[in-house]
Amino acid sequence: MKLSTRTRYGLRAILELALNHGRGPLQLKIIASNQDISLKYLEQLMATLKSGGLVRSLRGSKGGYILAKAANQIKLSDVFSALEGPSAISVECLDDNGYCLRAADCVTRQVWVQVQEAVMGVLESLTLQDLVDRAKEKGNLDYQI
Amino acid sequence: MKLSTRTRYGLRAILELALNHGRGPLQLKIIASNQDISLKYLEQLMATLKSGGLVRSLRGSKGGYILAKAANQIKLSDVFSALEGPSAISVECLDDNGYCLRAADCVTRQVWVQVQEAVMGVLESLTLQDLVDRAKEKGNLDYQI
DNA sequence: GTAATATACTACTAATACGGTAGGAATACA
DNA sequence: TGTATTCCTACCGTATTAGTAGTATATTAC
Repeated sequence: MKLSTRTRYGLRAILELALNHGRGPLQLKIIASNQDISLKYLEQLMATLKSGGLVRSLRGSKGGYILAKAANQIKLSDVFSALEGPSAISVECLDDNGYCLRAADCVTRQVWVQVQEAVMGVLESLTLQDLVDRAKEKGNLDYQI
Repeated sequence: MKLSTRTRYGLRAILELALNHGRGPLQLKIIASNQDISLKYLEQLMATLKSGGLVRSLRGSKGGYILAKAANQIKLSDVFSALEGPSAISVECLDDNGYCLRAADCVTRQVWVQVQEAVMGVLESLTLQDLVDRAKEKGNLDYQI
């Protein structure tokens, strides 16, 4: 069960936007450089976050990306779902009722339900603002400098 | 973040052994047939569980597999680790200290730590015996019939 | 209106992991 | 000796991941 770099990079990128909040759009090349991610790859990740309604873009010179909502309105589960897909652990019988006839009685399925809920519980309990606060506590105020 | 069929099949297989406890060795062909898993693939999964010390094998005619310990001594985290690897979500900076210099201050890393702990928390709280009990409650006493 | 800058879109690609299949060797029982 | 079973190792096709590449389009600055 591997967490994709997609999701790890994506979270770091959107966190940069949150840290930059109020200073206008942030360009991907800045994020790419700070986070040491390929610009072209980052473009794709941000496109995903944009279509998920989490960020907004401004094209052209002096353009860039900003958060689409306040940082405390963006749960990590939203970021995760946009990047990783709706299901935290991707087990077919969890998402597709009717995939397995024995689902109702299946005790192993029940385990995966518990695992999935545990993961989502953590991610739903945290917002980008929580991460901003934690970063500030650590004096990690501004990646851009 | 996808849970592999390896782990899902493996858990179902070892649960069969737990349900069969006290009746002598259970052959893989029985499990393969009950669970609709390729025998050859199952052989590999069981080899993994065996090298993890969770099951024991008896070769030759009338051979098969049995649990290496009592069902209440086998935590699901043991099964999971044997099949899926030691790290629940496989994030390099979690396992390899020194992988990233900023690890100590990294707030996104901290998120993945929380997620990992949540997953392991669930799996460590359950043993095979718990699943046996649940299966019995559901009247799912014996897959072999 | 032109140049520079930035995102948008689409296609391609290399590497890896997943989910098996296959064949035969070794062991145990009858 | 024959049959049943695990054991071991190699192979293989497919899908996914993690990018790279090129061009189009929009916006600002001058």
